[in-house]
Amino acid sequence: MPYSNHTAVELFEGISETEAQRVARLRTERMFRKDATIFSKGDPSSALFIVKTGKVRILFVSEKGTETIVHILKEGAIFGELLLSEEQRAFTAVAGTDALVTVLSKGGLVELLTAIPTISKNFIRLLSKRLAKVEMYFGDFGHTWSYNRLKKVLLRLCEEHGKETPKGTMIPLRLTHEDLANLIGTTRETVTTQMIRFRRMGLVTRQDRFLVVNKSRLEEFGRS
Amino acid sequence: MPYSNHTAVELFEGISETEAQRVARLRTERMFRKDATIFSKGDPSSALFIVKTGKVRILFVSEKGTETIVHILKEGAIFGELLLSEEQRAFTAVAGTDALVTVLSKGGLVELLTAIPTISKNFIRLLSKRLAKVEMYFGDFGHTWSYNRLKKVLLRLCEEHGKETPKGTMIPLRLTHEDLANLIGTTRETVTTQMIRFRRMGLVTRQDRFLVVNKSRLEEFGRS
DNA sequence: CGATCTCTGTGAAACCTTTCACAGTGGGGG
DNA sequence: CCCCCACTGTGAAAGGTTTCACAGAGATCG
Repeated sequence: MPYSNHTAVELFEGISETEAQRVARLRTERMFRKDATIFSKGDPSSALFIVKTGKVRILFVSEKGTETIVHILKEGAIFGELLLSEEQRAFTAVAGTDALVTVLSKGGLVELLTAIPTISKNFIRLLSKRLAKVEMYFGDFGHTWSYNRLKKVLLRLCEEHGKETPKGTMIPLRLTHEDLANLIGTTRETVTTQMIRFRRMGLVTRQDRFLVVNKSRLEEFGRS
Repeated sequence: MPYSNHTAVELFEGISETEAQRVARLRTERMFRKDATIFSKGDPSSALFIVKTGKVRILFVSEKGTETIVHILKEGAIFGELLLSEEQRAFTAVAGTDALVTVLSKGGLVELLTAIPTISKNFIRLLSKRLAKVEMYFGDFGHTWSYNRLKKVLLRLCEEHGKETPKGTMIPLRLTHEDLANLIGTTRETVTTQMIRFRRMGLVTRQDRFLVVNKSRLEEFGRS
């Protein structure tokens, strides 16, 4: 069975049918239950993963145990992609929901990169994009109050996961205030306070258990 | 003239003499005076650069004009490497000292990547490493007071640029307090205050115009 | 060698965040 | 269905940061 269009991520864009079959032979699939650990900091880096369904969180755990959520990934996203440069995982990956994941062993990846130049090129583009994105977040992130960081994270989550609805952009993730705090590096209480403020100002609302963001008004917030 | 060992960066590791000659034909060199702009946010991404001598700063300028220093690069470092994924520069690169820079056009890079698999592989490893590093900084950076971020940046600068001396690790960069503030996302005054504290505690001293860090004591700082 | 410009040092007031403590709330599991 | 637990909401005190304002120290350049 060739690599179906549905999960065809950037990495395998533009390859031939034959090549796709080769890819298909090398990959396997694994299911993870919500909150299951996919890999932990310190594990040997032995495979690359692609999210097929569900959400996956990439965490960084500091020496003192504070957690920072570095990414929340959805279908199509690649992770554990640093295996060519690292011996051991520097991050932890956790299933944020039940998640189906495609696994490609290190050996398999190397084989594909060597045999199929298109994949090699795609991989470079993918890493470049990712790097640009992370550096941009990084650069855009200091210098401000928590509510500014909160604003930025919410807008970023809209970009990455948002679904447009009549009432605004819904973020289909079950995010607790603590999660948000771990995304922006502050405490749960601060997030609570600021979210209440955002809510009172009509920048965000709730729909079921999800956040709905009024993007344009949120973007406007803080421009004095 | 083959690519000399001295500037042989990761990207060209392990290539043959013939290949090196091909590389040499494609690259050129440019000199930039201190504070000269190498490229600006919004410029078309048309080339990749390698620092040959001197220091180069990669900046991110926010909408409101606040600057964040994302990297300070030294000899051997590659920058502007995102040209395969971006149309326009997302960052600004400025010569931090007089700097000699090797330039490789986008076309040249693509040619090399296609023709020389070793370079392609090296490029992937390089991007991976960079990505890992940035994500780690990012993950390790929130969640704390400015003095903790200052501590981390100083240690990181020691890693990247430090020269061991009898008195400690010297950071051979002319860093103003404002530079440090732009590295950790705070104000100049806060950096002044904290640096004075660090100095009083014997964690850092001055040597000529440079900082000298007592790494072990600085690392110990804040572990209560 | 001054004049000037940049960088560092300081302080006060306003503001924000953390920390600790505890009260409500709501959903999920037994 | 009810209890429990996780999550949200709130407040006070302590501490950190920003902002503004200004003084002094140091470098640089005619």
